[in-house]
This record gives sequence, C-alpha cells and structure tokens, in this order.
Amino acid sequence: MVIERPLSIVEQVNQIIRQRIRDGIYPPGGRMPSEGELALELGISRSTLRTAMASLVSEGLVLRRQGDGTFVNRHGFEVRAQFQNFWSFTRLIEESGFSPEVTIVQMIYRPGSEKEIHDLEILNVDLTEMFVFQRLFKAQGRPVIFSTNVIPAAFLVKKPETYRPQQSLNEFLREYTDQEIVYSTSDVIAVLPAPELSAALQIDPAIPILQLQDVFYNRDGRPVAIGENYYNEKILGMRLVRTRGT
Amino acid sequence: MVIERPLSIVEQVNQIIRQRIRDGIYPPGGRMPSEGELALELGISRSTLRTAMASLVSEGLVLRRQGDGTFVNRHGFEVRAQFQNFWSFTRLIEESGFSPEVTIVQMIYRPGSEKEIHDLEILNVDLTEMFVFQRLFKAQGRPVIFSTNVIPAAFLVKKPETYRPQQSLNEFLREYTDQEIVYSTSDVIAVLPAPELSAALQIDPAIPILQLQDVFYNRDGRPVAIGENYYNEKILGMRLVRTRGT
DNA sequence: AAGTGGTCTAGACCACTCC
DNA sequence: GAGTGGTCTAGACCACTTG
Repeated sequence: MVIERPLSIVEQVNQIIRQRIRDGIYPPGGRMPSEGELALELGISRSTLRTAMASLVSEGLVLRRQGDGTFVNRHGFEVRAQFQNFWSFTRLIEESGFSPEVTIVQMIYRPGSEKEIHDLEILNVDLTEMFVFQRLFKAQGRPVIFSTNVIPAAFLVKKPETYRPQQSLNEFLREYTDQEIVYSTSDVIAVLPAPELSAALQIDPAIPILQLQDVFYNRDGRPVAIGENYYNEKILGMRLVRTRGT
Repeated sequence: MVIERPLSIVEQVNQIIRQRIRDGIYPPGGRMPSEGELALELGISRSTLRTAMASLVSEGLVLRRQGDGTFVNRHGFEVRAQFQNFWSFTRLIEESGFSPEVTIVQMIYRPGSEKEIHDLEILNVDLTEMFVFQRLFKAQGRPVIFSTNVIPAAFLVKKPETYRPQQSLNEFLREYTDQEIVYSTSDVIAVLPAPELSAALQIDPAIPILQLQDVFYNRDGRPVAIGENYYNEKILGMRLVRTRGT
C-alpha cells in the first residue's frame, strides 16, 4: 500500500521542460523562452519556474546567462546518467539507455561482522542478526553491478519472501521494515575484483573496477543499511558534474 | 585584477549557520531554531533562509522534518569533504583536514593528440598547439593527486610564467585566458597506475587507484580544457552524498 | 534603452508532527 | 491546536548583456 500524492508543480514543470528539450522543441544550443514568458505560458510564478529549472541547470542540461537568456546545452544529449542522482541501479541503467535485468544471487540471514555491527551502530548484542541479499544487475545482458546489502534483521516487520529484485533498497525498506531512508553516502574506491566477482561480472581479474561502500541513513541520522557494490564502470560510466563555483 | 563582489545574503547566512554548527551552538542531534525564528533573528525573509539552508540539507549536514523541526545531523562531523563540490584540489585537501602542498611537475607546449583535439572540439588545424601542465598534490606531505591539464595554446592571452600551482584551473583560465568555466564533467574509472605514476604517487603499482577524466566547459557549452587526474583515494576519500529522492 | 536572469521580500496556504 | 517545515505567489529591485 503506497500513498500516491500529486506531483508538485515544480516537479511537473521540470518534466515538461525536459520533455521539450528531448523533443527538440527547444533545440540544442538554442535560446529558450525567457523565464517571464515561460512562467506566463505555464500559469505559474517566476520563482516556481526558476526552482523547476534549477535541477536542469545543476545537471548542465541548460545554461543560464544573466542579461542574455537561457540556452539548451549543446552537449545536453551527451549528458550521461549522473551517478549521484540515482537511488536505484535499475533506474540508473535505464536512464543510461540500456535495458536492465536483475537477479537475486543470494538472500540469507547471518550474524553481522564486527565492522557491520559497528557501521550500523548496533549497541544491543542480541540484535546482531543480519538480513543479507546479493543482486546482480545487467545492462543489455552484460553484468555491470554486483551488489550486497546488509540490514539488521530486527528492522524487518514482514517476511521478505515476496521481494522482487527490481525494487530499490529504498522500496525494500519501505515495504518490509519501518525504516525510511533520507540520505546516503557512497565512498568510491578502486579495487581488483576477487575471483568470484570477476566470474560473476565476467571480467578479467587483472582489470580494476570501482567499489562503492554505501551507508543509508533514516531521518534521525541513524544508519539502517549498508551496501557493498562492485561497479564495472567500463560499461556503465560513472559521471559527476560540477556546476558554477569558484 | 579580480573583481570582488559582496557575498550574497544567502551565502553569508549559509556560512553563519555552518559556523554555529562547527562551534556547537547548534549541537549534533539537536533541534535548531525554527525557520521563522532564524529569519527574524537574522533580519531576512524565510525564503532566503531556506535557500541558504538548502545546501546544508543536500550535504546531509542538517536534517529537516516537516511538522517537527530542523536538526543537526549527528554524523555531521563525520561528513568528509564531498568530492563533487570542489573545483580546486587544494581546497579539497584543506577541507578534508589536511595541509596541502602543490608542485609543478612540468609545463610545456606540445601538439595536441588526436583525442585531445577531438575532445576540445578544435576544428581549425592551425590551432592544435596545446599548453600542458602537470601538478602533484600532497596532503600532509603524502602525494595524493597527479594532475595533467591540457589547454589549447590559442586561448592564452598572457604568458603563464608567473603561474602559481596553488591556483585552480578555474583561476588559471581567468588570469591567463579569456575563457571562464561554468561547469565540468568528471568520468571516474579504476586503473592500475603506470610505473611513472606509482613512482610519483609513491604507491604499489599493483594497487589500483582512481582516474578522473575531466572536461571543462565555458558558458557557451564549449570545452576549453581537459584534465586527466590520478587520485589516490586510499588517502583522501572520495565520497558522494545522495539526499531525498525515491 | 530594453530585455534578460539574479536576488530578496512578505505573505499565503498546505501537510505534517507533536502535545 | 499550536507549531513546524513544504509549496507557491506576486512583485520589487538589481546586475548584466545586447542592440
């Protein structure tokens, strides 16, 4: 049972503009209507329009020039999916233009390691049992991400037998626990894949890949899950975008 | 000659709040004054205050809960420098709590490679001469980043002899060219360091590190510089933070 | 001079959480 | 019910670019 709320005006406008850029109504390199015109056309205030536009600017999809206008980035079509915007590997793969596939490698309960118990800030020694699931993500049939998630079993309020691997960790937690994530951190490091990994990802064990060490936090700033993901960035690029700044 | 403009209210307020969190005036896990109170105290509108707060929220430094309040993240003090926020490696190192050092390894003019000419979108075959500089960044005396930047020599309007390596690429371009960067992309890949790299970074050539392939764009969306950086993330972590989202 | 985006305000109303 | 953050508006004024 998921509560659906209507999308905010900001979000709707954001999608409309994206659509128009995709459709070429606002062609690459071209000047878009001024903020005043657009706000008038859409029947919203200029502030709201600017808020909607802000994420397009931060992605580099459009460029604003004070005193001149707003322009569609000529490189907009090249803008690959930006890693830090995605909570779901499935969606990341989709947005990168590939068709995603996910399989569950393993789903088990086991005691948490010392590091896991520490990272998850578990103080009660009776609650160190963990629910662990491993998934393999493919893009266009090629394996790209091997993902392991660890969640304290005490959080589960429902047996996770019906879990579909397409669901993001966020969705999993909403459905099977009483926790909700509001932010997460990913530490990125380079590693050589262990033998079982290079087999699963079908890669040369001598070629390094990225490892993402994730921690997921709820609204109290408490860690509720951790993730260890191996990411073959040679297939699915990991791109960061910086905007503005000095 | 650099034009200094007064900081915007938003930016000033942002810094004030950060300072108060650092100073423990708003202690970790504690509730901050409400938006109305803070706006009143600082003599600004609530909208402006919210804008100033937005970046703290996106970094995970504070957590907002509708109907409840705004809280300082208990993990705020752990929040390591977030990679994608920095344009200057020197500042990245500083903000990570280390003292930075930079040395110029090389500064030369040479013809651009085919890839460089392509990436920089140089169409005129007479303008393929490049200005290249390589720098080595140290944190607390330990080498962490080996950086190579390539800029079309045609952009230079001044001899770059007085260049101080502490200056970011952005500052370099502002001073020695007529170009200004408004955004950049970084593709992150894992690599094994070549022999000269492992020597420069004083690392085991069998241990993989991160490579960042950067492209810097001006306000017209034209590439004006590229960068190839090798980053020893085992010393200086590369952390991404995701906020909100579904 | 005209038009653009950048900043900031004052206030309305809503959704939500807590007591 | 009181107080919080979330959304949105209408409008002012400024900085800047272009003709």
